[in-house]
Amino acid sequence: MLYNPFCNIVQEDIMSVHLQNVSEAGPFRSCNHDYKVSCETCRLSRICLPLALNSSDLEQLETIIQRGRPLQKNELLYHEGTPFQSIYAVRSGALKGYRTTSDGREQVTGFYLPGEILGMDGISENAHASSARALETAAVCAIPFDSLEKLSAAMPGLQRHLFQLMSREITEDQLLITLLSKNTADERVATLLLSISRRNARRQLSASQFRLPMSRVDIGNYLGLTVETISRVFSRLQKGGVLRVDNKEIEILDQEALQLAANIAA
Amino acid sequence: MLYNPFCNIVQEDIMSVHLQNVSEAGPFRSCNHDYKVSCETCRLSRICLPLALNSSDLEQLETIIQRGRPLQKNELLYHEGTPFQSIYAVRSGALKGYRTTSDGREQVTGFYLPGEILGMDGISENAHASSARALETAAVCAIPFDSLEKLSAAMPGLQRHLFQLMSREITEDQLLITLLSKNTADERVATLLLSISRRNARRQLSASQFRLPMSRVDIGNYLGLTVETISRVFSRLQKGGVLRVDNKEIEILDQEALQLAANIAA
DNA sequence: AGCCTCTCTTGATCTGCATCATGGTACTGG
DNA sequence: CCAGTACCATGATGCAGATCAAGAGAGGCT
Repeated sequence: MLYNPFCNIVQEDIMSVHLQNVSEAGPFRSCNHDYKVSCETCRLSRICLPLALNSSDLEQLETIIQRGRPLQKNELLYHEGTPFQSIYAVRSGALKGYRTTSDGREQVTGFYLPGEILGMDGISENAHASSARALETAAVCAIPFDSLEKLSAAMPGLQRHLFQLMSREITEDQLLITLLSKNTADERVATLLLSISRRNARRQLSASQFRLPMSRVDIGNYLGLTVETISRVFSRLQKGGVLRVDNKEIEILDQEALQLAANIAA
Repeated sequence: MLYNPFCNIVQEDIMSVHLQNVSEAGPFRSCNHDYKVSCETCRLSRICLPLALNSSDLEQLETIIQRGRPLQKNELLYHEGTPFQSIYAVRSGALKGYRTTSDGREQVTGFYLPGEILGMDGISENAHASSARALETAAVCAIPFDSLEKLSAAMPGLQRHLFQLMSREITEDQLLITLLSKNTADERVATLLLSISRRNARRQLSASQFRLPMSRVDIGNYLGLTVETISRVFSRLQKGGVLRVDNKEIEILDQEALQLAANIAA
């Protein structure tokens, strides 16, 4: 049964829509149910969209943000072709972004952790160019883009911040391009681990001990490698005393060696 | 001798600045010399920044755009770390964007043809994250970003267009990521040729016959392959009757076969 | 013209990662 | 609690493209 995660009451009218149309059956129809979180009390506000806003501006932003029930593991947030309406901020959990190639394979283009923004690829064509799927139970805030646009025309700080967010996405994609084009399997994996470590640290979590939210398949897909190679690299790094790997649980034992293994590519 | 390409008069004060600081010695200091081009008469206006503007808005945009003498082949427009001031529109010629890895190698991240915009990666950190270099003699319009920001707060169409431009850059980078991660050498080369062909067609040039502005080295670098491989792929496609290759001069003999070779990946 | 340098082509060999194959381990649903 | 199904690890083998090597054009400078 389909229902709207932004309201945990089953909505009758959804039952009749075409199942494949995520935009109509999907998670982000506006509804009045409130999940009792606000940007002001959210401990991610320092690194998330509100970052650059004073409290009166924040109040305005608050009025347009939609919050809903968490997405379940493997649940789709949007997919390629979904009419573009909102960008999304991760409140908890993790998601992957990916696009499907013409021959049906999947290319993971990014992982999104709490405090990070996704969905901006949909702006240019008014439809999402990629898909986003929850890697684990994940709470997400939807920010309707037309409202955000109007708001940002009036709030220079917000406008600037949005430009910066998109610009950052571009530079990060370029780093990934470089990684894929120039680095060995070991360097790619090490770079990803360091990236996740850094992003954890940014939200006051341990930089040296964490649980990977994604599978080896997703890691391999993201890094342009096969699962087997990912497994081997993990084993190698573990044997070398750089990591302790227990399934998805990672401990970085030798930060410096890992940095070296990454070849400081990023 | 250093001089400002946006004014073909040598500027005294430039002589004293530090040579490595592109932002001060660089090509885009404002000056009053006019190269007698306007967006209104520019035949690229249909595909360039003015795309979404009415004529009164265009007039306003016109007032902030800086035009200068063409860049020579191999001349640098900006490089990594250059304080971010403007984004740029290509008026003629071609440029490559690239970033330098920690070990000094170069990763080409894109080619920019007439009517295309570059430099948006600088917004997030207020400094360019990549470099841009002319592949041949190239004329470029500089659009100071702070002026553009102010203008776009007042002109919703312009703001939207900027968001769209950046979003397009993101989706294009994601396509390149997919290409690098999933496709064979033949597919990558074929995809690039089709991309250039399409972009030529957009500006009313032949889609089947054109001159590549970039070297084999740059192509290989961009596609994550070696020069030798690029050469071999060109030879192979020529032997197969798909292309006629004469150095940088390309003729697409069998569009359909090329599309097939690209595996419709993009 | 003639020299030099840079770019491109083609061949021979090598190698990092893919692919194939197999077994182990950990969730998940009945 | 057990069966079924992901997910993960590790070994054996193959191959696309890198690397090494050598020459051929093409363009720029005196």
